[in-house]
Amino acid sequence: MHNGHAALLSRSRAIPALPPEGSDRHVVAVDIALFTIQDESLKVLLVKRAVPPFPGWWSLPGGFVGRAESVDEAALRELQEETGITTVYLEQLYTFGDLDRDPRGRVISVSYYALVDWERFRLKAHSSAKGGAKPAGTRWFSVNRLPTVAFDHRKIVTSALERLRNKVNYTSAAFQLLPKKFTLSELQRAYEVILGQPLDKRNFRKKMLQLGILKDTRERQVEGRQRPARLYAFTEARVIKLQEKGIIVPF
Amino acid sequence: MHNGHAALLSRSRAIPALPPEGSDRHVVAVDIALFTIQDESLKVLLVKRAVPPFPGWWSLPGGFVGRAESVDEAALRELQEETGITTVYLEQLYTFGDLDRDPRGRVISVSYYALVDWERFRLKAHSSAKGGAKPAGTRWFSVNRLPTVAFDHRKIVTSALERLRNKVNYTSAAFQLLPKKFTLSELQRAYEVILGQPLDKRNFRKKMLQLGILKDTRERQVEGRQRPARLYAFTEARVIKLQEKGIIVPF
DNA sequence: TTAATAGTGTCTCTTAGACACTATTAT
DNA sequence: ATAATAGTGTCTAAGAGACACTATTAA
Repeated sequence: MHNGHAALLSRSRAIPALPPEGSDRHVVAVDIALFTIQDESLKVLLVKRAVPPFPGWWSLPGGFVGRAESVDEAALRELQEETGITTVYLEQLYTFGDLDRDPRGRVISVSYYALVDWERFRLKAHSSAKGGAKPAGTRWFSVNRLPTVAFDHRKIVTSALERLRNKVNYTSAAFQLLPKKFTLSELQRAYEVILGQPLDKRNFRKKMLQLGILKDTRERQVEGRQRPARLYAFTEARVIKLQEKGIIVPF
Repeated sequence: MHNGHAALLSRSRAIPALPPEGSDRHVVAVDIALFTIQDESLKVLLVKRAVPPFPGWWSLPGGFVGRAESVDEAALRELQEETGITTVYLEQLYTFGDLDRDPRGRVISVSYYALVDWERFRLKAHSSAKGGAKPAGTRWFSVNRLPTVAFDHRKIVTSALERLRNKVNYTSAAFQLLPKKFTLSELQRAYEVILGQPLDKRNFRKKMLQLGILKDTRERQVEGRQRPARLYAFTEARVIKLQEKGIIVPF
């Protein structure tokens, strides 16, 4: 649509060029905080840097935005290259634009956070990760016990966590961290590790079932020598808004 | 702090250069949706484009990010150049990174929204706007009656509005649209034009006063031939969080 | 005195949150 | 039978929202 206008206008008047190479052009990077739930705790994926700056330090997966890709595409590409994962919930977080973020020079970073369920990750991860650019190592870290990380990536993780904690309160984002079928106990544990708080079992189940977004699959999950749990599925394909209560919400 | 590390590391190992000029570097712009309340309606400031692309069309104030300024600084600078305003509430919104946003070529746009009160704007505006780059015209448009705008600026305004509507529900952002001293009726009208809904007077006043964030200035505002209204002031210097109720908020 | 806005309380209903026991299965 | 987790209901208190009249001033 904009291209249509452009074509139209360019016939009558020349379109001025953008700032030329070498003047006000910038290196733009993407950095992604990928979360999952594993061993009853919320984890974020870090990669070990092989080259300076910060060689040997842990950092978020990410890289430079190329010339022929959108910023979102760059984020997906980097995630795919460094983890092999292709289908994730991905959401833009914030753009960090200070001058001294990177010791190499001025780099503007568009940060994202992403959610995967642990099972899906284990299946796909590394099966298609790029050989040549393979990082020295990738590891999940509990968000409560992060190592020292490179650049301002600590700030990005903090900001992603804050967003995630807000988001699970009024959207169905938490479901992105679970497999397609899950028990209510698993769902509750997901909320608990995200929020960092224990929740009341009866109140939790009451609220979740009231929302009408869960489908009883009629299947059971046998996990040990105890009563098997019902498996539920989320009814929506996408992350949806569950409510929007505020101080003043006359909608 | 990162500079400290950089200095340390550069002594032992060379820091690789960023992508060179002319390869994967990008033009980065800022676009700002500046809101105010005027004549009982929520307005956004648009500027008339003097040069292609989209000559004669309305667009959001904005421009390219320079080499020696942070992205936030660029947003403030553009706002100052095009409106003369220096002190506003400014918050980053979203980064639009698609390839075909601009007919001139690939431009990544970091969008912001800003809030000013009409009185402050009338005093400062244009008193210090840059002469040379002065746009053909700037005008306030009611958000309900926007003209056709250039680029994807419609999307930016929509996104800014959505953010503003959410934000006033759980923070004190709406106060940024009012002068230092205001009546409760003015505050209510601000919420009404932002939300696009009438609100109940008694419930509104009850809730606002309960929050404990308003100081009675003991002054009155005489406005016509009716009972003068109390003038209140907001007790906080900054925008604060008023509440954070969600589905599950055990904090 | 009148026009015009400021200012004020109560009641109902919904919802949040505290709280403890029974059910079902594998071993 | 026992260990281990699944699953279930009630009560209370707080808050949201509906609703209408009196107060005060300038003109």
